[in-house]
Amino acid sequence: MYTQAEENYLKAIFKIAEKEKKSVSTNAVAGFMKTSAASATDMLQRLSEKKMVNYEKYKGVFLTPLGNRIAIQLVRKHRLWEFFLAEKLKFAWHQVHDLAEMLEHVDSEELINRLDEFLQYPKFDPHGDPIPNADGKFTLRSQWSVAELPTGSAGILIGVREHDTDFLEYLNDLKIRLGTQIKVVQKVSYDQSCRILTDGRFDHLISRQVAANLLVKKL
Amino acid sequence: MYTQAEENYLKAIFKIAEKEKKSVSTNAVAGFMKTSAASATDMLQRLSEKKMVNYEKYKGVFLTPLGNRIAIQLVRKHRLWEFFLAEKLKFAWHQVHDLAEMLEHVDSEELINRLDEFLQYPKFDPHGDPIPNADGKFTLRSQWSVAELPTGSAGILIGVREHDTDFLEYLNDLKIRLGTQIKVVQKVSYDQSCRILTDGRFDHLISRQVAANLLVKKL
DNA sequence: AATATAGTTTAGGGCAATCTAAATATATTA
DNA sequence: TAATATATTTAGATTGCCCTAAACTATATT
Repeated sequence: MYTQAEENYLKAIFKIAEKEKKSVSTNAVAGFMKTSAASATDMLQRLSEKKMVNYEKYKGVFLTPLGNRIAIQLVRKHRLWEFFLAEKLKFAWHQVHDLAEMLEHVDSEELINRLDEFLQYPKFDPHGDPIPNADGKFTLRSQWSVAELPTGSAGILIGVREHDTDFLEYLNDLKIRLGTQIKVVQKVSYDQSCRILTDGRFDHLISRQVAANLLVKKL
Repeated sequence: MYTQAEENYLKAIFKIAEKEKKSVSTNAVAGFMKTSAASATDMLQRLSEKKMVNYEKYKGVFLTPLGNRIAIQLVRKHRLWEFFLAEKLKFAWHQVHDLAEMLEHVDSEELINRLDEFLQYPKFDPHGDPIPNADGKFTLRSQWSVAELPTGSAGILIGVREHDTDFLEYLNDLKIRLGTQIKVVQKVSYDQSCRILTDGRFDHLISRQVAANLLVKKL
C-alpha cells in the first residue's frame, strides 16, 4: 500500500501536529525522524505529490484528510499490537513500542480487525493512550496530571505522557503501573517536586517532571 | 538484521533445495521469486558476499550453515504466525500464508519465543507442516499420501503437500480439514483417481493429483 | 566436433530513500 | 534596513533492489 518510510513520516507529522496545532516544519519532521532536513524535504515533497500532505516551500506541511486517515489507522495498528504484546505475550510496557513499530507496517485491514476482536476491542493501550476504532474514532476521557492535583487529593493512574524507556523502567522500579492509586501527600513549593503515596503503602518523592507525566483519573 | 529481500531469497533457496538435494540454479530461484534471472544473479552474488550462500558462476548456489540457520528461523516464524492466525484469529487455512509472509519479517527473537510460549509450543502449522523449535529442530512423523493407501484402508488427515489457495478452498468445500478421517473406497486404475469416504459420511471422487497432496496418519 | 539452444551473467539504467555540501529563503536583531 | 543567523531547498552522489538487452557459457543434438 504505502512504503514503510512514507508511513513513518506520516505518523511523525501526525504526532508533531498533535502538540502544535499549526503546520509542521521540515526541521521538526527531520528531528523527529532523526534524519537530515534534506531527506525530510525530499519525502515531504513526495508525500505532497501523493496528496497525503499539503506542502508549501519554506512553510511546512499539514496532513490532508487522506494523510490523516492513514496516520490514524497506523496509530490504531500500533496501539492494538502494543495491547496484544502486553496483554497476551506479557511484555512490559517499556518493551512494546519498538515491536509495535515493526508490526504496524503489516498491511491488512482484515488482520487488524480480527486482532481487535480477539482482544475484545480494547479502548486504551498499555500506556493509557486511546486506541482508535475501525472508523478512526478515539475514546476521550478526562485526565489530570499528578502535578495538577492539589495536596491531599488522590487518583488512579490511567496513562503516561512520556513513553521513554528509562522513564517507564523508573516507574516499574517504583511499582507504579496503570491502576496504581496515587495520593499527593506533600508538594515542595521550591521545585514543585512532590511526595506521593502509592496504593496507600509506598511513599516516594518524585520530581515535577515525573509528576507532570503521570496521568490519573481523580478519585 | 537482514533485508526482506534477502530473507525472501534465502527462504526460496531453502524451499527449492528441500525437493532437489543438489545446488539450486539461478533460474530456479528467479522462477520461484517471480523475478528476472538477472535480478536473481544479482542477489545471489550479494548473498554470497555476505556468506549466506555458496555461489559459483554458472553452477548455482547452496546455503551455508549461516544461510541455513537464517532460513530455518524464518520458517519457524512463518509457521508460528500461521498457527496464531488460524488458532487465535480464526483465519481459514487458505488465508494464513500471505499474512504470515509479512509477519515473518518482524525481527525479534524474543517476540517469536514469547509467541511460541503463548501458543503452547505447537509442533505443526495449520497445513500440517512441522514448526521448528527455537533450536531449529523439526518434529518428524510418518505420513502417507492418500494416493499411496491401498483400497479399503483409512487414515486421519495430518497435512497437505500443496498450499495453493484454490486447492485449500476446494478441500474446504469438501469439508476436508486436518483431523478428517479419510477412507479409500475405490481406485480407478485407468487414471488413479479414487473414491473416498470422509468422516464415515461423505463420499467424494478425487483425482490422483488431489490424492497425492493429502497426507494422512494410517489408522 | 560443430552448432543450436537453454541457462546465466554483465552492462547499463531506474526508482526510493538516504546522505553532504552548497545555495537560497526567511527571521531576528543591531 | 542591512547584516546576521537560522531554516529550508537543491545539487549531486550512494546503496539496495529491480529491470531489459546483449554477451557469454554450458549442454544437447546432429
